[in-house]
Amino acid sequence: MTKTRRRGAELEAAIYQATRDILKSDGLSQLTFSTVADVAGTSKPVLYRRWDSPFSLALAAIQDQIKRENHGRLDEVVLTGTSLREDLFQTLQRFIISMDTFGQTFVSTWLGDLDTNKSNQIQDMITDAKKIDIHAIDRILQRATDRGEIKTPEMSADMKLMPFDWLRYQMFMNEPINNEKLTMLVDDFLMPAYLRHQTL
Amino acid sequence: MTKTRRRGAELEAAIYQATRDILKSDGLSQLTFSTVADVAGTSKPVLYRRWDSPFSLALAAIQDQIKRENHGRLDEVVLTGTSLREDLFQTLQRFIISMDTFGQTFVSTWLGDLDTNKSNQIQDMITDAKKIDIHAIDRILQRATDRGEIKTPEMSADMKLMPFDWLRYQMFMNEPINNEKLTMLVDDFLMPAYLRHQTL
DNA sequence: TCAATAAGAAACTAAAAGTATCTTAAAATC
DNA sequence: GATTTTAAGATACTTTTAGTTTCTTATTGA
Repeated sequence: MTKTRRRGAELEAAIYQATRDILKSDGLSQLTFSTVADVAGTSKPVLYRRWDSPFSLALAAIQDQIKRENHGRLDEVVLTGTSLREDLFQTLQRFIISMDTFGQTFVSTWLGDLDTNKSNQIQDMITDAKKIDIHAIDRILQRATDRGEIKTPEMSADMKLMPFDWLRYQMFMNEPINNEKLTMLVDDFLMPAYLRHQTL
Repeated sequence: MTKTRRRGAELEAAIYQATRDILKSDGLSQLTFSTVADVAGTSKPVLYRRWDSPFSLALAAIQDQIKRENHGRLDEVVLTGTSLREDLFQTLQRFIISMDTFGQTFVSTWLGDLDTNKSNQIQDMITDAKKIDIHAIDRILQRATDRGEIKTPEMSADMKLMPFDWLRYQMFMNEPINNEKLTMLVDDFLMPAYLRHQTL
């Protein structure tokens, strides 16, 4: 170890990066304070002083990356489509890009201990993500309403969330999402469902 | 420990049950040979002799339960519907029941280390499950074709798999699947998509 | 410059994972 | 039934890992 010590934000960034590297290469089950300390070039007590478990550290590292690389919120994208279909395409393509940023590792970290419901923090993260997703679709539906494509933007949350749920599942399972697949999602499922919903 | 020793299948069943109990109550991260041995009333060397890791044991215990409680394969259910819609309902309701059998714990075990792709066994399990799902929809589509509801049972695998993907995602996220939700899936997404596909 | 803070090293403890040895119950064979 | 084989189980032991403590000292702020 060099005589130069890092402190504060610089140290924290190195720790978070080391954490994410280990998550990506070895998975959550191999994430220990010992390995993080080695990779980050710090010492175990430093980690124990700041986080109460490797899992807490993993979540914090993920949230750090969300903040850093989020390309802005999904529901704040400037929509440029001239139709419901185009808006859907734009938004979902953007969603796919933001998912790629994190990769599958982080989501399995996310789900890793969801079964035991021991983490309110995870629940909060999921709830927040759903709100953003719903809001992104709300904007699209409002534009489609304004254009006269549909009668009203009113729709159940489940219907709004379906594309994101399905796309996240593809990512969980390491299923590549190409343009053909996205086209199927939009043209075969979303457009008929969203347009049909308005005729009832 | 009593003087009576279990051997073979009886011992294995006790070990698998102990494993599943621990997975359910404590999650995969707390599954150790030590705790399994305690709960199953056996000794650690017995476990080390048969499985090379707690993870391998977890998978085997899950597969054991699949065999025991599968209520038969999804694609072998006797379909009694008189329409595409009814067949879809019957099959998906049955799918939901079979998912309930395992609960969310087992799925997070399933996904736990998927990111590292270190387990061909998991990949095989997923591939098998997809084949069964596709075949279940194939039967439904064939019946609908025979009834004249649609022109042909030809359809992409992604379209056939969509309901199962979405339902599995709901389960991953501990989202309850009530009848209203299933109705939305069938009536708003599946029926329009499957029927529309035939008009092209 | 001095004081406060926290990073880092290293030793230590506790717990858990894994291994080795031996006994003996249960099953198979003669 | 007696004997042999197999594998379950007990127990001790070794290794590894997780977590804690103590101390030094680099860095920052006053």
